[in-house]
Amino acid sequence: MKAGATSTDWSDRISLDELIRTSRILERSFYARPTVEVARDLLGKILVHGHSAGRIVETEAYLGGEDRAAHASRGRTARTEVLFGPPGHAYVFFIYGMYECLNLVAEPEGTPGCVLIRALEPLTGIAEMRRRRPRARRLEELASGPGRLTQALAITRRHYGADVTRGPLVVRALVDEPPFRVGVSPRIGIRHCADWPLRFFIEDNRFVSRP
DNA sequence: CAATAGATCATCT
DNA sequence: GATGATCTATTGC
Repeated sequence: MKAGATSTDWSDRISLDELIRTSRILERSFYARPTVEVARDLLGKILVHGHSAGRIVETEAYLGGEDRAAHASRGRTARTEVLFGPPGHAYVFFIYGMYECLNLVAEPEGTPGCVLIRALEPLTGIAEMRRRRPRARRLEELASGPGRLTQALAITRRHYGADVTRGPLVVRALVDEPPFRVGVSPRIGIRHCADWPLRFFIEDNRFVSRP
C-alpha cells in the first residue's frame, strides 16, 4: 500500500495460523505496571477474538485518583469493580446508547487503571469484520475508533471481566515486532483533564482514528 | 471539506 | 433528568 492511499483490498493480511505461530500471548505481568507504560507498550500488539484479529495502533490511558475523565475516579461501583481487580482483564462499557468500548485493566490488583483500545489495523478475519460493519466503505473505516473496533470484533459487555491472557479474547505480541515511532497527544472526546497527554498512537499509520 | 443533529441507554445526581 | 472515553448521515460552504 502506498502512503496516503486508502484501501479497498479486503483480503486478510496474514492467516490466523501464521499469526499464532509468529506471536505469543502477553502474560499478566505485562499489565501489572503503570497504566501509561501499558498503554504505550500495547501499540503494535495483536488483539484476537475468535477468527478475527487486528494490530493495536491507538490507545488511551485512564488512571485512578486525580484523573476525573476515568470512570474509576468516581469510586468503586458495580460498573468499575473490574478496574480495581487483577490486571489483564477486559473492562467493557456501553456508551451513548449505542456503542461498547474495550479497555484492558492495568496496574497491580487494588490499584485502578485501564487502557482504552481506540483503533486496530485489521489483519485476519476481515470478511467477518466487514459482515459485522457493513457500512465501512474502506478498510480504514472497519476498526478505526473505539465503537467501531468492538463492532468489528464482536466484543460486547458479555466480555466484561474476561481474562485476556487466555480464552477467545486475547492479546498477543509478535515475536519480531516491526519498529515504529510513537506519537502522543491529549485524549479524545473527554471533558475533564482534556489536556493530559495520555493518548498514544503509531505515527504515520493510516488506521489511527484521527491523524 | 467542516459543522451539526440524532440515535439511545447505563449510570449517576 | 442529565450526561457521556461515539458514529453516521446530512447540510451547508
